Amino acid sequence: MKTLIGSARIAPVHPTIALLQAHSLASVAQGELERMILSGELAPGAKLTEMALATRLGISRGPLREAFRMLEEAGLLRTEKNRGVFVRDIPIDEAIEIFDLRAAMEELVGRRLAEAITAAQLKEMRGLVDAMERAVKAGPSPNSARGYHLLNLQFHERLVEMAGNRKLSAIYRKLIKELSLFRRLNLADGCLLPVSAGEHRAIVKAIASGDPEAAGRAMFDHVMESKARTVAHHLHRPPNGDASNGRTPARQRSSLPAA
Amino acid sequence: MKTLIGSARIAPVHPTIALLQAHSLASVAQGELERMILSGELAPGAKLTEMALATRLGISRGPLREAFRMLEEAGLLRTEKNRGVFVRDIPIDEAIEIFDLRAAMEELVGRRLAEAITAAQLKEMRGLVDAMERAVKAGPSPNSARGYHLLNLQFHERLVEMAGNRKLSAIYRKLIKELSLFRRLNLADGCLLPVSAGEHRAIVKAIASGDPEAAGRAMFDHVMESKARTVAHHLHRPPNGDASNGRTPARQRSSLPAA
DNA sequence: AGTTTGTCGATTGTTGACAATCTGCGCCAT
DNA sequence: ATGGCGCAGATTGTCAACAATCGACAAACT
Repeated sequence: MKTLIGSARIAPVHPTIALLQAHSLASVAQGELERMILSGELAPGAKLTEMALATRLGISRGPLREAFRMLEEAGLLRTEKNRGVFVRDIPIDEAIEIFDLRAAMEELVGRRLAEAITAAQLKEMRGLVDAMERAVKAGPSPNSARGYHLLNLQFHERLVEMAGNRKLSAIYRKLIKELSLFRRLNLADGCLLPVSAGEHRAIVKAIASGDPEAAGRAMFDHVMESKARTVAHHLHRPPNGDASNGRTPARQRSSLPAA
Repeated sequence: MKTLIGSARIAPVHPTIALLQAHSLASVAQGELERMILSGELAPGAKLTEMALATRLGISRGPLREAFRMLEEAGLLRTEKNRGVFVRDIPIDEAIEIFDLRAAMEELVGRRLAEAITAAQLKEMRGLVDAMERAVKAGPSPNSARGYHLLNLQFHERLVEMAGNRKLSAIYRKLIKELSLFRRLNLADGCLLPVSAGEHRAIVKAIASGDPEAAGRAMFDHVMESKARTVAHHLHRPPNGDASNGRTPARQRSSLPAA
């Protein structure tokens, strides 16, 4: 075998080795924290105490702080100097902005897919739509609603990935994660699920028709309708029943990176 | 003056105080590193040695590592475990993806502005277009090319900001920063500047006309044309004359966050 | 001669300790 | 009673030292 000096690293043979050589404590802490946040184990507004979390994760504060900085840049955490880091709480107006952005991005996705989608991909998407319709027909139970929600996420994520723009996919996932911190999103009104499902079928149809503009518009409109439903659902219930964690942190600043 | 106990933090009185209470060492290191990277002082591919940089910035390795993690998440740095962090080098295909994304985002901007732009804002944008045309007429000198480049950045950034979507603005800025790490971008072909300038005027005209679709299409097309010009310019010159810094790091991995 | 292995210097990953700051509570003066 | 003051306790910000890993060179072996 030739000498490897200066050449790229080869794929490691043993999986355990691979894990060790790829993950630092900071990166696993990042992953674990992200999981805890997205699963709701750490609710929006909750304060993350360095020492407590570090002990719980079995690491020291250094790597944990590095993980904090990553998640902060990812928009999942918010840091107040000398006060601590908190799970971010997405306000309604920021959620709206994210929906608008998503709409533009998914419009691009629709255009691209109408031009380039394959038969196998179409089949996959039809399968997802069918599964969603089955979940809808299963009747308005909290269980099928959750199932629909997961299928919905997967439907959109797969479409975005199929567009073949990795940057777009990365930012899309980032936005979805942030959006999951918008509390009133998770349990959508059951009675509106059929509408959403119908829009999904229309999207697939438009993509299959090969008309870029129609497909783009179908996805754009769907996201905007989804936004409208979410906003309506938000306005319906009174403002909020405060966060989970004990003390209330200082009012959240606008927190979008400035320049 | 009223007491501040327990109340939200008021805007600090003394500017120096404000800086200290808002910035941690990690955040200033982040800002300074970002400045150095975007100014080209730290070229793409360059290796950043923790100890050397920490000494140079007058801080210790801890905060510097936190800054590294932020810039890594922001897409400006790339970390190889146990090997070091490097200024990222955007490959051509990623640059193309960013252009496509920008196109979709700026299309949204165009639509919004056509509906909501004010007279004052229109005046501001016409001023920028005028300045760019003056720079073009000043003839093809490296100096006016740089001036045009800066005005161009400002033109797009202002438009994006005027759309009033802070999330969109934040991501747009992030994309522009990453794009600036695509080496062959900075000095555009002088002979094509008039074309670009013309497109800018068309954009302002379309926005002023109040037609959302026309304005959106004008901005979309402009970004795509800009992409085409950049790609052409990239293919023109032979592949590359290697990075600035000494030793060549291992081949850059695709480096887009996976799932 | 070419390959492998042992060793060394350099750099990164991690930890624990120290200093600075904030929060909460009790106390005292008005 | 009310409101300012100051003192702990706790928590964060920072640093310096320790441990682990990597890259390269040199010696030994086939």
